[in-house]
Amino acid sequence: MNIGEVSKKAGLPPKTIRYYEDIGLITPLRDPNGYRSFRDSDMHKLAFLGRSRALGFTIEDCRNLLALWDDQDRASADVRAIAKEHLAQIESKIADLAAIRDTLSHLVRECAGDGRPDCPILNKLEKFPT
Amino acid sequence: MNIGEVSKKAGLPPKTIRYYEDIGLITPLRDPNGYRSFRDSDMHKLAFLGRSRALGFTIEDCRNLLALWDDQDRASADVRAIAKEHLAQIESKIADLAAIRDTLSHLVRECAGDGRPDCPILNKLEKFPT
DNA sequence: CTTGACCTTCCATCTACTGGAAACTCTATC
DNA sequence: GATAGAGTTTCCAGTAGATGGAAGGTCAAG
Repeated sequence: MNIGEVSKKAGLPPKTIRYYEDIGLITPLRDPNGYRSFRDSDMHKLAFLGRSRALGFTIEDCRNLLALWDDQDRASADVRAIAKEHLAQIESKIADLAAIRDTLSHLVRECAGDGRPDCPILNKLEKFPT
Repeated sequence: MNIGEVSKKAGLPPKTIRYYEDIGLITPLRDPNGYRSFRDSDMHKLAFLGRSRALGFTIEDCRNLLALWDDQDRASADVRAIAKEHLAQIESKIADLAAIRDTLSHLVRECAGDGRPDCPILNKLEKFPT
């Protein structure tokens, strides 16, 4: 399989696939003409990576998950630990964003949004402690 | 005021302050020895930037907000538009993250997390459509 | 034989900083 | 006056995770 076909099947841009090879996540074969030749196993890895990335795992997490996936003797505890840690980070990010959202929506509601210069948003940014 | 003092007062690392000068957000004066010399107005801009960044505005948003802040004839509608757009992005990001959180917490709950290799998390990453 | 789609590598760019090296300045102390 | 230490300067490189584009090789169709 050439990169274009894999790209369609895995749902990842060719650029991204080449990048994943660069950083050693996959190692496709090469045809005599220099084209990358992807095995089914490469395809599966890429699909796995796509899903992991879609869940927000970092590349390094993906690398570890991929290694665990390959390892028939893995302990599910190891996988779970990565996911749990990631989940905690997601939750903390959500909390941060929710706080920002609350502040912002309050300010947006307060601002007249007309032609006059008075603006509670700028006032807040100007005066309040961080 | 030297950079160290401003750094403390504005709550931004010196590196960040130099960076903000680099990209033209502030233009402090220079003392004869080459040291940056920050006026009160620079300080206020930096504090403003710190707060805007803390609310997650991009640097370009900050640049625009700063310009509006400086403009006595601004229309609050312009400020509000920036904030509203940003709010929409925050909300969409929260929604994305919440979906991820739901998926992940479900998987983490399902996974035994013991020494055995069976793992619903890996199964999901392996099989399911993105 | 040419056209166009596909593939290759390499280098640059993006966001918003951050780290570190080498060198200069200032202040305090001896 | 020497020196130590803190503060400052510039410059270069690196982070995450790609993405864009240029210059060129390859392949299949007509």
